[in-house]
Amino acid sequence: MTDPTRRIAHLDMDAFYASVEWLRYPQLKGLPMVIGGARRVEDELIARLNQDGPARPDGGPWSEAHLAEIPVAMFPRLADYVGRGVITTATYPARQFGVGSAMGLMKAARLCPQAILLPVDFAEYRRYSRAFKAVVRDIAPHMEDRGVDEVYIDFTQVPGGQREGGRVLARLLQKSILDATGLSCSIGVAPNKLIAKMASEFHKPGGISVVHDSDLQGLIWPLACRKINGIGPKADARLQGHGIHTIGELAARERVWLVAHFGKSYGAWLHDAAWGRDERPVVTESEPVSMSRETTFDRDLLAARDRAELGVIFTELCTQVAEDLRRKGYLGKTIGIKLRYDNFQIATRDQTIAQPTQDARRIRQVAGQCLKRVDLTRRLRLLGVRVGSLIKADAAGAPVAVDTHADLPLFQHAGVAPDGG
DNA sequence: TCTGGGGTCCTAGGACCC
DNA sequence: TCTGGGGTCCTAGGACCC
Repeated sequence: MTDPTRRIAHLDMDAFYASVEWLRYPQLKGLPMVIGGARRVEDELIARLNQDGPARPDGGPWSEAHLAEIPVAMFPRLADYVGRGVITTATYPARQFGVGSAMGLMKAARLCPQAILLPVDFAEYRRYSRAFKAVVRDIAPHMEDRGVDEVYIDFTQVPGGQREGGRVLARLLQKSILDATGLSCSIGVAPNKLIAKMASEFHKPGGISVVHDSDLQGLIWPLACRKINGIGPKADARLQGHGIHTIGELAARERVWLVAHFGKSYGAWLHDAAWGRDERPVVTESEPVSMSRETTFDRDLLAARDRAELGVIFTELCTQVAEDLRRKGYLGKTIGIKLRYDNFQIATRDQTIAQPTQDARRIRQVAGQCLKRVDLTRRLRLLGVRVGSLIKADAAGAPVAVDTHADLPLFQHAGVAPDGG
């Protein structure tokens, strides 16, 4: 029997990356803009302004303090971009030209060359992410982190969480986040995570949607199956192949039929999801399962021809993963590699070792063994290194200094991590 | 020059043990 | 000689999500 008072919220920041950029560069609001690629632009902009840009009104030099005054004409355009990057996000005026998330920047440049191109500034987005989550936790501590710009919150036991089905608390959260960060969000409140996630999209931006079990038929069933968190492009295509386009059409199928066509586990889940059933709790804490680093090369590489270059990249990836493990305080014993060939086919190999490690040289050694088990005669597009089967360093009895200031540069030490040896 | 990076979870087969 | 389970760990691939 499910708790009839259960109230779960999904909070989704509105156009998060673009909105954070608009806090720095309000002059870009309303313009076609794309965020992607990797270069910082502030320094370049300031240098160019001081060299041959317009003078500042007070006659002083341009600096970080004057970002909001930089003329729009000075910003880099999509047309100037060269490389393999993809669009992380595009503003609505840019989308009208047909550009959108995950599109290659080169292709986007053909569609909308005049769009302003800003690099992805994860450090800045993480700062705002921490800020809005701190506000949420302060008001409603039962919060589940779902990435940089969204969270689930269990309203059930929060004082006031039941008022107007959760709408009152949702309004308080929106106002508090806006006051603290200047950013807006949308919130869906429902009997469970599955419905709350869909509901948060109903009235974007700045919306609050309160959904009850009785709204299933009217509000949920008309939606496309793809709106369900967990039905991706592949499953959707298969459902469409069976003439199932909406959640209502999915709900109309017999459970046994879904199990027969989609497997015992996924088929049963599809049936539950279509009927709005979801008992998953809001999980406030979780341990990481793996850590990885990967990179797409500027051009395809061949092991035989580009050995030295690949070796440098490989070592760098191992060093970065080791550094991530050390900084966050974990050891791992399953070490693996990932390749993407020029045809986008992916190959992975991994190996489990007896003694968990966080040592870059040990990781490189084991990952190097893995590399010998894949086809290296083909053109390579991407190389990745992964460490899984993690345990906490303190649980492993290893002396460890956890540095929570993830964004600061850290000193490299020459010592060997205790990996048994 | 189409197609990034960092994750989680599931499946399925094989090894190995009882 | 042939025939069984169950359980766990390891490995490779794939779907999906942010």
